Parts: sequence; C-alpha cells; structure tokens
Amino acid sequence: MKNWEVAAALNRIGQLLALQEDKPFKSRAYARAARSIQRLKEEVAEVHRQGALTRIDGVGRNIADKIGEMLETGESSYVKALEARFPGDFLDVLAVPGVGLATGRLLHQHLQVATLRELEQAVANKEVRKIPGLGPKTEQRLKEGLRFMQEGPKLFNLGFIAPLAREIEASLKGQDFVEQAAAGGGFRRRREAVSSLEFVVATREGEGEKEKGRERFLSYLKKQPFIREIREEGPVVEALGLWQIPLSFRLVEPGDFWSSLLWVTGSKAHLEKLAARAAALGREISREIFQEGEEGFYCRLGSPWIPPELREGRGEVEAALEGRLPALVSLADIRGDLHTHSSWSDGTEGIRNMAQRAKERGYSYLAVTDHSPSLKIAGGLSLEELEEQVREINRLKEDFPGLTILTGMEVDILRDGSLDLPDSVMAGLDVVVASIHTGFKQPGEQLTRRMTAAMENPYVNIIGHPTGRLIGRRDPYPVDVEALLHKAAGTGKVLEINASPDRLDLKDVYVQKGRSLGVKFAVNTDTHSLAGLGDMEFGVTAARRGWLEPEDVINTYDIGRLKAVLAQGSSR
DNA sequence: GCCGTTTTCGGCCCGACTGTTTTCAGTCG
Repeated sequence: MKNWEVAAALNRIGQLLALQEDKPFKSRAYARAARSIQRLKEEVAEVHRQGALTRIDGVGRNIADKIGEMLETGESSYVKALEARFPGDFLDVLAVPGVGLATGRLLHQHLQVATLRELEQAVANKEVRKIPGLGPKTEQRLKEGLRFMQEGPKLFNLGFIAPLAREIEASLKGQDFVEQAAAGGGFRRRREAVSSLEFVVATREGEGEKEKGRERFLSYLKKQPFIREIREEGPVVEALGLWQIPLSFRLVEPGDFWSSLLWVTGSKAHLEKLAARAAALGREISREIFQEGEEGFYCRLGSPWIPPELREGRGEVEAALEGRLPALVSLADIRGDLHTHSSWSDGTEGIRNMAQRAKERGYSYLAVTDHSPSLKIAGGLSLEELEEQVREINRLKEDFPGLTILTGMEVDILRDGSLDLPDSVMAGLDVVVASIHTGFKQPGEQLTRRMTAAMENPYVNIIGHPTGRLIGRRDPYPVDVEALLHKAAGTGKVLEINASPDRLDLKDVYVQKGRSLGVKFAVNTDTHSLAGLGDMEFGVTAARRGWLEPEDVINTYDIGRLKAVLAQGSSR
C-alpha cells in the first residue's frame, strides 16, 4: 500500500468516527495522522517494517495497529465495522459544500439520506427544510452545493491525473509490440481538468496484421495495475482505470499515428479551423501529408507547428498563419517562485529546507511569503514574528550562494479593502503578495473594489489567486475580472497564475486577455510543502494556454531585473 | 486518540458569518 492509500483510509476512519461517535477529537486524531502520512518522506510500509510507526507525528499505539493491519492484509476490519452503519457513499454527502458533520447526521437521522441521489431527492421534495434546526436557506445552499458534485461527468484535475497519464504512456512505450504511443485529448492540451484519458497506440505489426496487434495489446492491458475493467474491445479499446477514470486506447498502424494523434488531441474548434485551411489550399487531411509527423502536417498547411496547449480555436490558427504565434514560456524559463509558505505560518517546512529544494530546482531566487497577522487559522505571523523571520532569512542568505531568498508576505486584503500590514512594514519587504481569504460572499462590486484598492497601494507587487476558485469545488468570487485586468494594466501590478492544480488561478482565458492588455504575470506555486514547489509545471501550463511568453512572466527575469520590478511596485 | 519546557490530564489552528433561533450551533477558511 502506498502512503496516499493509507492516508486516505485514515481520513475515511476519521470521517466515519465523526459521524457516529460524540468524540470529535478522536476523529481529528485520525485526520491528523493521515496528514502526517501524506507528508511522510519515506514509504510508510518501510517504517512499519522497522516497527517505527509510532515515531510518526500523530500516530500512537492504536493508530499504528490499524495501519499495521492495513499494510499486512490490504484492508481494515475497523473501517468495515464503521462502514456497517453508514454506507460508503455517505461520505460523498458530507463532501457537499454546506454539509458538515452535524447536518450530515441530521439528514441521515430524519430522512435516511445515504447517497447524493437521495440528498438531491430530499432537496427537490423540500424535505430538508422540515428538519428541526434546518430551513429553506440551508436547503437552497445544499441545492447549490450539489451542483458541483453532479454537473456533467466527473472531472479529474490536471495535477491529479498527470502522474497516471505519464505512467501509462511510459508503460505503453516500453512494450516491444508498440511502435509509438502518446496521450492525446484534453490532457495533451493540458486542460485544467479532464473527464478521461485518451491514448493513441501504434502497434508494430505490419499492414494487414492489425488483429494480431490488437490481441497482444489486450493481453498486455489486462495485466496492468492501473486497469480496473475493460469495457470495449473494438478498434478503440475502452476501459476504466484507477479511480474509475475512463481510459481509451485507439489502436492504429504506424503510418496513421500522427494523424490519429492530431485528431484525438483536438480541440474540435481547432480541427475545424485546420480543415477549413486545408480545404482553402485544396488539400485533404489524409495520412500522406503526415509523413514528417505533426510538424510536417502543419508545414503543409503553411503554418508552423502549433503547441497543443494553444489548440483551442482561440485564434491560434490565424496567428500561426500570420507568423505571430507566441514563443511560449516553458518550465526551463522559470527562475524562481514568488509565493511560498513555510512552517512559520501554515507550511510544513522550514525556510532552510525550502531554500535547499529551490536550489536543487535550479532557481536563482525564492520568496518566502507567509500569511499576515489576521489570518489566525493559517498561523498568520505577528509583526514581531515577521521581523524575526526576516532576521532568519538574512542569516540563511550566506548558506545559499547563488540563491537569493527574498523576504515577503502574503498580505490579506481585509473585508473593508484595507491591507493587513502597515505600509511602513510592507516597504521593508522584497515581495508583497496581496490576496483575499475572507468575505468571499460579498457582492461582486465590493470584492472588485477591495482588489483594485489593493492594486493602488505602492508596496503591493502581486495579486494572489485573483478569482479564488477551487477547481471542481468552489466557484470564483463574483469579482469583475475584466475590471481587474484593466486595473492591473493601468497600475502595472502583477497578477498571479497560481500553479496549485486545485486553483490554476487566473485561468487561461483571462491570462490571454490580460496579455493582450499588456498585463504582467507571476507563476507561483503558493506551496505549503517541499513537494508543492513541483506544481510549477502546472502553472507554466496555464501560462502557455494563456499565450504567455517569457517576457510576460516576471519570474523568468534575472534577479537584477526582478528586483527592479519589485522595488518600483510596478512592472512598468 | 495523541501529546507534553503551559503537561501524564486536559487540551486539541481561531474567528466571522449565517441561519435558525431568540442566545447559539454549524460551517468555512
């Protein structure tokens, strides 16, 4: 069992306990142990072999026993006993925004709600409002909450699905009967979330031996650990993978690989534009014009190769034909991270470790931007602690030659639009990221005013996660993004592309719009751990989907130029 | 259920907002 599986099981225990016992802290103990295991650097199975489970923070004798059983038998009798009372699906109900433990219990007690479907029914029949303690407003809130859980097919965030997609791709390429293989679809275009993974597989069997290739492929596929079920064995093999993600494998002859991949990659809008171009040139899109791969194909249409991230039908074909395709920023261009948290607030690592990892990533700078005083839940620093932190950073500087550790803070934009740090203090910091963490439910105009007011402050450098969305879980604040973009263009304030796969905020379409207005961006991870520094790739992906070039992204600048931009509080 | 230079019992990230109440519990970040 992998660490994440153990952590997931412990979290499950925590939630089930919270439902059925009146011992909230027992439940939280499991949640805490789960967090520790999630963050654990070694394999928990290895720690168990050494008999050292109780050395893990939050794991005592009882929890260690339960982990031991899971590792040895692959399951947990404790989970089974707990599940006997609440069906597994009930945890989905608890995941609905607006349903906490208390409401969950009430729904179960009074209406026997056990699944999302039953909750939906109860809401539709106006039963929820009849429960003592709940009312019509709660019912309405649940209705809105349910929307997220049920809209369309289940979506998997890019950051979540990327490791699986790459594992499958590598596995396919490693088979001796596979000539070429690649993931296409929304994943290849690096959309923020996808509902399935689609692969194109060229098998080595010669012309006319397609059937043989397909059989070898199927016998290979059936043995793979990432496969749960094979549903369709035709020319496109359909399967369900880990986490019930739909997988498809289009089996083709080597000569058809590139045309199939182009087709499977999409998007529909992009392909339509290509078809129109081909028609205008009197060409057909056939396998003959793919002889030199995708590049060759685009070349025949008189266009440079268009990176998959741009293939959304948002003007990329026209731009390519006119020779004004952007030279997209890439991960290698990134020289540092300007929004990170340490254990001084709610991060897990000390600044030394963060700096070490930044150095290993080849960065030339790293900004430490912990939370500001008012955000108590996230361990916001007091002014004294901030001063102390700055002193520590100054001490650490000599240990990291070649890496500039920048002082900073993620300053809350308070409910009234003022900033949670005096100007005099912000003036002394290298980087100020200003973000909203409270009062999301204010009317849009008020939220917009708060943010534009923050942009008028001369010491603010970057607006953090500007729309506050959590992909698949929370809508953006009802903020007027157009107004923000114009304000940023006017003030020279930098907007963040938050690289956390849960956020990717600003999103690509706004980034593209901002770029056209001359707005500059910073691609930041907002990490709370060492591993989170690796999310940078997803932020860069969002930047690419927003057509950005290195020049548009301030953390591609060398330290001298970056400091100049930061010091004047404006990118212009 | 876990943990300890506030400690082996009594705590466990804190404060605002909301809805359902008539003084507060539940949820969220």
